[in-house]
Amino acid sequence: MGNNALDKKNLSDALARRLPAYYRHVCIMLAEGKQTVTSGELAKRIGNTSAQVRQDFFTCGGVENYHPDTLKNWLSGLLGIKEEHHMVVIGAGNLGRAIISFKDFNNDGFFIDAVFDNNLMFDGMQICGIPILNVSSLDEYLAANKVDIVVITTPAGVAEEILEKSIKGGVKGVWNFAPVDLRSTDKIEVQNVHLSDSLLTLSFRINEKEFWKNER
Amino acid sequence: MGNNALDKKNLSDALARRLPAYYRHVCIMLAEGKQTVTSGELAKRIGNTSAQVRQDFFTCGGVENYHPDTLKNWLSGLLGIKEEHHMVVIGAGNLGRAIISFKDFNNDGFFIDAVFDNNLMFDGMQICGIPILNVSSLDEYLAANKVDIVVITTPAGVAEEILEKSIKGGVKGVWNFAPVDLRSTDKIEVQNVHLSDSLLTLSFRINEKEFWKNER
DNA sequence: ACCAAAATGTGAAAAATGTATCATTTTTGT
DNA sequence: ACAAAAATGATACATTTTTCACATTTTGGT
Repeated sequence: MGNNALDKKNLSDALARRLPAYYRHVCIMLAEGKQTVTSGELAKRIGNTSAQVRQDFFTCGGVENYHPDTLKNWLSGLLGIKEEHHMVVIGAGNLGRAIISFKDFNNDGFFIDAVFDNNLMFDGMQICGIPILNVSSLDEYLAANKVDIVVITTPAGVAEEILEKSIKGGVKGVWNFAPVDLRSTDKIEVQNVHLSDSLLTLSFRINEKEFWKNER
Repeated sequence: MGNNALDKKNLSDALARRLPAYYRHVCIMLAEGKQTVTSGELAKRIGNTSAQVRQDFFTCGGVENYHPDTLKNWLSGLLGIKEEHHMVVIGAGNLGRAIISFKDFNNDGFFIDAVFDNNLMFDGMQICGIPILNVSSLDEYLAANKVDIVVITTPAGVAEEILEKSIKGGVKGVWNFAPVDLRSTDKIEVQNVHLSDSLLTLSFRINEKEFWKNER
């Protein structure tokens, strides 16, 4: 056991969202010096049940033991973060800059190598030591450099075009912050992050709660 | 029909995430001058089936008709964005600044009134015309002003404390960007946005795909 | 080393979610 | 104005996801 992870195809989105949380909490517990991690403790921190943690691990092929190092290592393998990932950011606006200066994921082997913008004023400048290039050179750059993930922080209108260029450039994944629903294909994986949608979901839950408060 | 929305309690998370997307696309179609919206067209744009769109609308109580204005208005009611929402941002770092300058949600009636930080250097300064206050005055501010939503962009360590203050201050919702899993209670709604997790989910999907490519 | 207590792996039941169906209503074309 | 085509609302069905149950294994104390 613990070997044939990913044996089942197309693991559910819900599970794919829980895995990073497991990883995050295992890292925290490791940093806290915990000698062992139980499904119950993990569940409590994440806010679900121990049964679900075990079922998730089982679905993913099972893990040798529950020592934090083993778990972290196993989850790293699942999440594909045993090797470095190289990224470029498209769009040097506020969001792009925030992501560049957001160093949380460097620890997990994600590195941003370049930023692209269509504003000529930026040419030759840097953000946090990362060069800003003109977006007209993106194709060329992708052909010459290994880029695993493209981060889109452009306005909605050009997102699709960047996706096309990414596919042509052999990029494996797109982390999309533009407010359009880009779709994963067999050529490329897409993760859409819609901040406005997320705020509206919060608003919906607040509204739903108020509705019931006033109702009974 | 179209009246008793939210009749069923605890609508599913999946649905709660789709509603903002429906709203977004209806707004786009309205802007495009479309005279009518069909469940099929909406489905195509969002990437699901027309049956699901109809089912979702049915679950939410049904809508009078499919004219874009009617739909937009109906969805606005569900999402609770018929009145203005006032927000404060905690943390004046890169992420905080990005959110403040991110004006997308102003159109939907969300306004940021103040920013709080614990760095005394910021005192008296402004970001995009919004005053930066010291976080020590947060309690006082929440007592004196109507704040619907608190946006947390602090490090993980203080997030829980901000949540407590928010509850005491009568805030209805927390939009949390700190890498901790804050939980909704009957006092307050929480929407966690974990950027690192989202990137790891993307990495997982890429890895899963590569695994299958190499396997057969 | 033994027993008791706790935790895990796994298959099956239960619950939740999504899809298909179809009668009824609305729209479109002539 | 009428018939044909298309879309909707609501129910029934199928699938997916979560929870439960329990035999087996591991841990911890005496």
